[in-house]
Amino acid sequence: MTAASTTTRDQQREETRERIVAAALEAFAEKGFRGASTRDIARRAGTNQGLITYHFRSKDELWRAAIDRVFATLGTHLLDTATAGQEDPREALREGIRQYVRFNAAHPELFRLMVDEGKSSDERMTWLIDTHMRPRFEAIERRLEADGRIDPALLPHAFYAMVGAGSLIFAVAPECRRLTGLDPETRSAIETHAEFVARLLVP
Amino acid sequence: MTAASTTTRDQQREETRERIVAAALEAFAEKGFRGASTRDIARRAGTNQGLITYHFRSKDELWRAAIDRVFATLGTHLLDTATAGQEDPREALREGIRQYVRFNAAHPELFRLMVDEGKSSDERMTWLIDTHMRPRFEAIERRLEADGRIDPALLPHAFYAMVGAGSLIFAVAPECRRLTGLDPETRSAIETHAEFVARLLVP
DNA sequence: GTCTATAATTAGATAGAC
DNA sequence: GTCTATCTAATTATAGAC
Repeated sequence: MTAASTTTRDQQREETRERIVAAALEAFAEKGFRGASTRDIARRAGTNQGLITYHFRSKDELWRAAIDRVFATLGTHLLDTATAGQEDPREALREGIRQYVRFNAAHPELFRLMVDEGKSSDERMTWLIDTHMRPRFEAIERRLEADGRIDPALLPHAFYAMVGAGSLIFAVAPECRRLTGLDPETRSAIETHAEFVARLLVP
Repeated sequence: MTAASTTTRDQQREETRERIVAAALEAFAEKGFRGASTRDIARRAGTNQGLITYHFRSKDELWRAAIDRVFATLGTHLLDTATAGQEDPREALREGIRQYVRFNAAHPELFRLMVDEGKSSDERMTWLIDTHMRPRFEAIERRLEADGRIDPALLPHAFYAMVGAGSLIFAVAPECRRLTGLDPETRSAIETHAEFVARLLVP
């Protein structure tokens, strides 16, 4: 086996894994962990069910790969849009919130998965928190405590208020369209919501 | 068959249906529509699976009965706590929000079911909106438009911000406990959150 | 690395005993 | 009205051909 063919095979491996993970993210967010079937995921990825257990040992491990992926996307999104050198700390905070809202508009999966898992204390939930959520929560905690502008006891309330206010409308976009007539996925609706939530939390 | 025995049978019928609906609400909120099994629901209700299809034709119809139940509970809760004769309209609005938050603390199922259904445009979602959500949304709409204190174009944003901010922390209570150390189900946490969200939306 | 075939469970819905 | 037994279909995970 030549080096070239090895590379090609590795590339194909990664491409296939990537397709499956993307399809899994979509399916898990849409139907929940139990509701999504590996057959449906395979179909969405344009492959077969057997290949999923080849690349990922189990449905559980595939779910973890999907979560890893969405948090990696969140990380790069927030890094790319970080406002360095913003003078007004309140405006810097607002812009951080706006960017978080924009991310939720582009990736409603994150919130859906969070709600799907956060309600029961199983092993997936503890893994999700310990691996991905705690580091982010503590970063926010440190930032706000350094500012000294919020009572630390209120931080959990502010955190879940921000996440809920900034994500729900996109997570239930089909419902929002039918209920209110507003399509939250349009550019103007996203910007309006980002500004609304940013001003809500940092008046 | 005597009138007395008929009454007893009807009572038992209603009791059984009620037990099943309560168990279904619990299971659907915990695991989602697809994730919850009728066998599990029967077990929670202390009965068997066959009885579910006897009282409710299908899993779908059982789900509708569960939704009817939680919205009925919301209705009586908001009626019972309605603040008649509050002079300051802003304070009346705040108190309405506080009561909504308190309801979510006591019944996190409503939000979980909303998120579970709102993401896909299937028949259950349209039924949920048309039957239960639109009347409530329009009532809020009329109330706020009469006040004339909010731009009607912002109403959907304010609505979903309020629902998200006021519900999420209770809907993912196990997660909140592990992530932040705060137990959102304690009386003091509920009151803190109610006040936080009320002041957020009506400063 | 990819696919088909299949084993072992579990699902919702039905039939029939009591 | 309640329960057990069962049918059909779908699920995850595995085995083995290519």
